[in-house]
Amino acid sequence: MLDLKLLRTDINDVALRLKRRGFELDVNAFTQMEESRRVLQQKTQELQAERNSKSKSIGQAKAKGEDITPLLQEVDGLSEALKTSEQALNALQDKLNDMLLDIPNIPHETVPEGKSEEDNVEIRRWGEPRQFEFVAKDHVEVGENIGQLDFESAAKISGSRFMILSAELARMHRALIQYMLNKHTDVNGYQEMYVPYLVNADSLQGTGQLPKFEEDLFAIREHEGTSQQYYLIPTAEVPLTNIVRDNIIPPDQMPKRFVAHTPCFRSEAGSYGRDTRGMIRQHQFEKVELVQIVRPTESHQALEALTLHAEGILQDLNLPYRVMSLCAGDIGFSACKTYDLEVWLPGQEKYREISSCSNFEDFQARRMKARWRNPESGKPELVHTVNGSGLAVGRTLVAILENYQQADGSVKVPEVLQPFMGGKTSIL
RNA sequence: GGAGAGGUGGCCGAGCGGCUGAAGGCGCUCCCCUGCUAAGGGAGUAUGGGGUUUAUAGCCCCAUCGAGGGUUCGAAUCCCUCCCUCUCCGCCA
Repeated sequence: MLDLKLLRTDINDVALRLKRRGFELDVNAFTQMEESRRVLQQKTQELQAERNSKSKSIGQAKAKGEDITPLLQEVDGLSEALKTSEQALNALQDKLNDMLLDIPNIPHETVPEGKSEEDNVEIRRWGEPRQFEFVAKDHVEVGENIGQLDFESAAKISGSRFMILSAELARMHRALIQYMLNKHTDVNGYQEMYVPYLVNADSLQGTGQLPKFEEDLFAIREHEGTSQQYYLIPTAEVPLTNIVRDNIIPPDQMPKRFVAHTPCFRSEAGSYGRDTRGMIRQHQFEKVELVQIVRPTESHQALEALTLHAEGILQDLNLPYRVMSLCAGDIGFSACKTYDLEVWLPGQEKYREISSCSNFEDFQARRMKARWRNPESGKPELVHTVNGSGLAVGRTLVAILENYQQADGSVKVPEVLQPFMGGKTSIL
């Protein structure tokens, strides 16, 4: 959510900066609503003040034993007018709030100009794609050839966009999770967290998935006799970031760095034709997520650091990748700036997204009322939130299958994973 | 699943229809006193919003006692719904 004050004072500039990401802010609608809100609020508060003072004098008169009938007559009708005014104000405020919740974050000035994926800018590249002495297969073929990747059974059990891993491949999947968690906790200074996979609507609104992107989520059916609606998390960002919702964090507890491994569930409603083959785009996948809650002055530095933490995993696995700075038209709704990490996939001869690292500045914090006490002012101020995948586990497994495949159909086990796989160096 | 007790400021805790945005205590900040430490005395200490102001400070006003409705001239206090916590019984990985 954007700062209401900023919208009030500088709406044209905000509109201009939002235009960079292709969002048309309805300046007139906003200005008009905001103006009538102001007028209505003043009127309502006047009525409230009148009611309060009249009620007080009724109380005082009553205490002295005086006749209160004339006072009651004075107050007659006031409560009716107040109710009408309050209802109108609430309705308008809700409308204004709905509009505010649908406005995306303002792209940072360092975010490149552009409309789509095509305009993203490569920042750096690491590793040389391997030269194959045979035609590289894609991960589906590699996995199915060793008999440890099964989409057919998964489709029978659940449907499309699910998979079953078995034997060494299932173990390697688990090894990746262990390796990532260990590295981020032991080396990079994150605190490991275990978090809920079902969350409420408030949490999703806090991080920005709701109200706008409900169709991307899996919702649990409502149970009788309760008003509680649960959603399956689309990313651990939701529970991890919402840990600090409605909190005022003491300065000595800043920054907070969280890491968690969770499954993620996405309906993939808008991507029917895309990546239907393989495990690139699944309804259910595992991810190790990094989240930092930082002082406002430190968030951009934190984004750089966090991106390097995610890159470190790719380097440890010796997987070639590049870092892309997403252009204004391609960054996510809540993000102010985003780096995508794209890993080289020999089967597709393409770089594909394996991690997305973003700085949200105070956009999520404002929705969540997540604040810290700034010792300089003594006042609670909004924190900044930063997060990124470190990494998407399924896609990492894809990258390993394709980059580590051998001519005989076997797959080498990356060195750093071998201790987690009983010393095994190759799977067949 | 059954029975009960609760949710109040940074924390503990009183209040159960008007003078309570909230007693008292702890913590914290500042000041005084004391050779240092300890102890003591005094003052202050929620958040959001509207108005005033060039702006801050200040001042005035409004809202907030788990959330949302209702009763009432007036609700932390009464009623309803929901959420959460705790205790006992049952069931269970």
